[in-house]
Amino acid sequence: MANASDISDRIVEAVLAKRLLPGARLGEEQLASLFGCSRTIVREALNRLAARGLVTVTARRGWFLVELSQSQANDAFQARLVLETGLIRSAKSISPTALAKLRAHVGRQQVAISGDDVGLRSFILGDFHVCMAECLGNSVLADMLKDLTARTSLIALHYQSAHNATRSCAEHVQMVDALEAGDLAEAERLMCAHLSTWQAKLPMPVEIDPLAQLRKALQPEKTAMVVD
Amino acid sequence: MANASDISDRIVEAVLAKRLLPGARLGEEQLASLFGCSRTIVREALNRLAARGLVTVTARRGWFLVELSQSQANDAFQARLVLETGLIRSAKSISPTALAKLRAHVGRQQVAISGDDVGLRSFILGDFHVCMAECLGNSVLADMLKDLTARTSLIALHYQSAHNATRSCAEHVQMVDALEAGDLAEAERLMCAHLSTWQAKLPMPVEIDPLAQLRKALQPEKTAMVVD
DNA sequence: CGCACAACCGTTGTATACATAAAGCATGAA
DNA sequence: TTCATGCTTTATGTATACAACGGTTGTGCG
Repeated sequence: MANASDISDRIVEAVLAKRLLPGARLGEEQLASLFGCSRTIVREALNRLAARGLVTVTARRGWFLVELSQSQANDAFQARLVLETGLIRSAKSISPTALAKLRAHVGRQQVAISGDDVGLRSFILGDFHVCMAECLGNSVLADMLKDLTARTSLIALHYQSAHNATRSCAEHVQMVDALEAGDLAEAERLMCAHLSTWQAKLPMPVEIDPLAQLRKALQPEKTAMVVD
Repeated sequence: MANASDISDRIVEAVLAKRLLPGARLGEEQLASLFGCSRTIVREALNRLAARGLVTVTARRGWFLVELSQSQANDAFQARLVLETGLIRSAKSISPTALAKLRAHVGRQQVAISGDDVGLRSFILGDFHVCMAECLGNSVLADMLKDLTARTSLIALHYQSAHNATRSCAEHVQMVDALEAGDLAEAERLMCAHLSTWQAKLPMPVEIDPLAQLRKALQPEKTAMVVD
């Protein structure tokens, strides 16, 4: 029997590990039976997640993981950029303890990349940013970033290859190096480049036309007309 | 009969207008009878506010508006600094419509300062920052800032004089001027100075004495002793 | 007079029953 | 065949009953 925090934590974990995708349905009754508690507890968890911008409820239809529009996805990445670079900029110093923690985290990332658990890999790579925020000492910004990483992980990026993971981790190492050298400006620059890489992968053209996707799919096939 | 959003909105409003102070008790039953609904709805509202960091619940004791420690207060102000300067920095341009909205808002601030409603004054001055965030176009950062302004307004600053309000508003005007001139760097600098002013007022003597409030309230009334 | 203990009271914690509305399905007529 | 209409199903929305725990207050003993 679980409490609301357990449930919401598990859902967030699943999101970060890409075991739950945007738009996934979260039925109250299903969760209740899954966690062995009543709908009351489930609703408490879902309400809290809703306040954090991770799920939405449509009346008498159900609870669903949010599906961010392109502009919302852009805003979310931009927000991460602002938060994480600001976090570094406003950091005064970084303790040896925190550095050790970051080094250990990077080690775990490398282990995860070697392994074949794609979910774990996604989770760990994302968690590095939260870990860094916590190490930089502002718990308020760290909490906000925690929600934001979950939200950005709800943006369906098309490819999450091992190559990208390796590159991400290498960039994480560079950041920790810069922090250790006390070069906060360099760390900030690296973070900016790191996040911009991801943001650049977002589908850029803003589709105003709601029929665009359908229209594109149903347009006459020129080749077919020629061939046939 | 109200729904959960109404209740939480009203609570946030009251916080922003300083009608509810840090540590204020929010009894489920009281709110339920006040809003003419059952505890279920009230709990939904309170749970959402808890996820946003505005209230806390201690088991079987009650719900209370958060009381931020000094370091938490510092973190919250630092977070605002990061968010609001980042918001300006990442803004590409500002539309004439948005500028008009900001100008109108400044006008309302001046009206509120002239009036004698201290709550309205606090509310409006704080709301300017949210309005600005919305005008700068990133809804994610704007939402985060909305919560953050509520949290920072839960920090009991000792003086909120008309003089400070006038100065704040003047600084708001300067910021809008800079935005209109397209000088985002200047706007960012002004915002940084503006927020730093408030933050500088923070490190007030930490009250270790838990009886301080009661002691102050119950101290003998000198005038009464003289008159009687 | 002081302290320990016990009963009470008030508050939140949780489950459950029932209300309600939307979506899907079947049925019927045009 | 197609569309409209009403029923059924299934989900969430809301209220309420009761449980459980902590603080407070009252009481009796040392």
